[in-house]
Amino acid sequence: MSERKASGGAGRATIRDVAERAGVSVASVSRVLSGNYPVSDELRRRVMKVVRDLDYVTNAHARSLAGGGTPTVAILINNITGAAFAHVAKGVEGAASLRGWLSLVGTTGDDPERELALVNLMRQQGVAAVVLLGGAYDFDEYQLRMARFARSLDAAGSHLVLVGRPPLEGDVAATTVDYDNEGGAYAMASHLLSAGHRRVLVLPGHSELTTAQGRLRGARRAFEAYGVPFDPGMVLHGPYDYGHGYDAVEESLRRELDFTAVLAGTDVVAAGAMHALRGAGLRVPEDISIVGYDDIPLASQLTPQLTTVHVPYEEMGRAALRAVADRREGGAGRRGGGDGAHLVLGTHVVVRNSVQPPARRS
Amino acid sequence: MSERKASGGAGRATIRDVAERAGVSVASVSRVLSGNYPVSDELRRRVMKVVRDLDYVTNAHARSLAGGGTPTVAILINNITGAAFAHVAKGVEGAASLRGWLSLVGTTGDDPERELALVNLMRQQGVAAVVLLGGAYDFDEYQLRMARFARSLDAAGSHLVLVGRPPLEGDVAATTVDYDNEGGAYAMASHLLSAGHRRVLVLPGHSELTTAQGRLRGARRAFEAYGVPFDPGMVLHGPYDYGHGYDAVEESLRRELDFTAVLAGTDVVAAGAMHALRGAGLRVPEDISIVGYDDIPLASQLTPQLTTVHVPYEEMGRAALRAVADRREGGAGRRGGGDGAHLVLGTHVVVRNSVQPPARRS
DNA sequence: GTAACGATGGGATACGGTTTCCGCACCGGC
DNA sequence: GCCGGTGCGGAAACCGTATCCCATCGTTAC
Repeated sequence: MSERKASGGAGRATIRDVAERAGVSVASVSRVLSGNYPVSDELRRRVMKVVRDLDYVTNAHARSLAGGGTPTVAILINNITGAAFAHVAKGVEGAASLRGWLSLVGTTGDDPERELALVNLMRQQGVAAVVLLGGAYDFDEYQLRMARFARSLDAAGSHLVLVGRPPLEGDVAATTVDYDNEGGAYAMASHLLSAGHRRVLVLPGHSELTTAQGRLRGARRAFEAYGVPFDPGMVLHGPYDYGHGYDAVEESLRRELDFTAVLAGTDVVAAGAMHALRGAGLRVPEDISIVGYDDIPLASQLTPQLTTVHVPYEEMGRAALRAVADRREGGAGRRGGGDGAHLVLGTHVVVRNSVQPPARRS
Repeated sequence: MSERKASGGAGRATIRDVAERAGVSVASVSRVLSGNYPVSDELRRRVMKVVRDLDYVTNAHARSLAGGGTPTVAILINNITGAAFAHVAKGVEGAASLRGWLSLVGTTGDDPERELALVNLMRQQGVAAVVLLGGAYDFDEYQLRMARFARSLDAAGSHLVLVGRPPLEGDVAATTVDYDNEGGAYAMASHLLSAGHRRVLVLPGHSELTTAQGRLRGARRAFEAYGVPFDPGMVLHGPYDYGHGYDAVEESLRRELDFTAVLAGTDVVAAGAMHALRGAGLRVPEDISIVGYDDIPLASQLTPQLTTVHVPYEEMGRAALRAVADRREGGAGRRGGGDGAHLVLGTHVVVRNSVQPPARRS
């Protein structure tokens, strides 16, 4: 029995305890466990028995300190609630655990300061990559800060992956996994226009959010393509939530805005909008058509089922992790910025039951 | 310049690099950074400047190896998608980061083997606690395995927390945070019964899932209390998803089962059921009433808004972390099993628009 | 004026593994 | 029978940080 520590008591068994009890050296135990060195069957058997008896597990901190260790990927998100996030996270986590990697999550709560602190924390943890989810803010200072993060992470042998937002400007060592946001909005708006709608209430989201900007741009382009004048007065900005959809429609109704369709920036916004329309005695889609964006499960669970834009969120998560893993395997010497890969996945309209040609107005 | 490593190049700066460059000892740098030892202003200034210049961050692995380090809590869940989970996770993560703790997540995908492997992995990571989310399976072997996990974790100075499932049998060192599952079901069924419904289709969930068992038990008790015979033929088991709700109702309709209300095991199941009813030309709640369970955002976004049972998921997450944190601060000497705390949070019915007295049958 | 003391900084060691470098023993070949 | 090769196990040097113990210096008290 060791005199350093009562091996049967509390606390964690060390590799030394195992070695002592098995009557072998520490090095041998390590070799048996990692299996990257030839050991005799006899030794292996003896060591493994003690490992089981003591219920020994290696200390991950010590292991990573010594060079080994399982890679970890950090997922940063403003709000862990929210179906779109969940699917990206599922993709990342799934792909990570498939390779034996770990996933850390942190929430930023829309607070840039907190985001900064978290990235730093993750850097301390020595994560293989930091995956930043969701639309970015279009402030100069924000962009600069993010670029500094990217460099900093890169210098530490880690990597920044931006998911669902446009790439950073300049020569920054960050990978971007994005979807065709504007194209989806274009297609969605075109669908509405080709059904005959001309007066459309547009709820793109917060005006500083890059996602919202892209969706608005796509919609406007579609109007131009159809030769329909785009009325800025029909655009209401606000957060991506149920309440905003509800409030925006209610206010538009109160102000007697003339519209036959609602182009919502998000399925959840669409749900809120739908509720407000119903509350005002309007039928969907008979009186007003409505479309969403994201194609989260909610979209097909509403009544009527929502026509929306499908975004391959889970696949984006997988792609993000794949990018990091490839980079880590392939490029041992290509450090130093400048190789910001940029992936763009496609989107497409999912036609369901929330759109009809506009009714003749009374 | 150091001869061990080019300090300006790639790789991570160590505390030694900082010490060297600042012309002080390693110990001093450590003290300046941790701030738990008196240092002169002059020293602090010199060190901090170099820290900024080198963009130095401490190595978390080394730090935790040496005794310090930020605690980490592991969250294990079968499926990261799913609103109920998201809220618990939000609670855990929020409370964790409030204290400066980190959150690891892993998904088990309903695979007991994977769950085992994950718990072991987390044990290696030296997490402060493992939080297991969701209903447990009512197999003996499963219970035994979980008890072994609990012991194992406890021996390593960690702790197992079970959220949303009944406590383990016997004298196991695991904390349980649960909600009044059966009571909620009782109240929900009572609501239906007091509205006059007598023939109720019950979709409790998978029969081996403890959650489903509790909900079924609560419903049955309510029927007894109202003196209404409970017909086992009206109970359809299945997974907690949209498809099951849809299929169950469709089949019941096809088999011409006589019912005026649906008691769904989950809001999502209710959504599926509602869709199937609509597809058959039935109105909700005029023809058929329907209630859910969980009170996820979806419940209030459906049309009609769903009457359901509110479960304080986020608060449960917070409570779980609080339990761990308290235990870690308070009880340095109370290790060794036997103190399985058990918290039960209340539930209540949220009345919305999906229930009406039964229509007179044709 | 000197001894005791408080405030700081430095050196050394521990934390728990991995890995390199060595040595020992055993084997076959000449 | 001696020598070189091979296979396997041990000792020790790290990995990067926190902290204990001691040295030093300037003060304060007697």
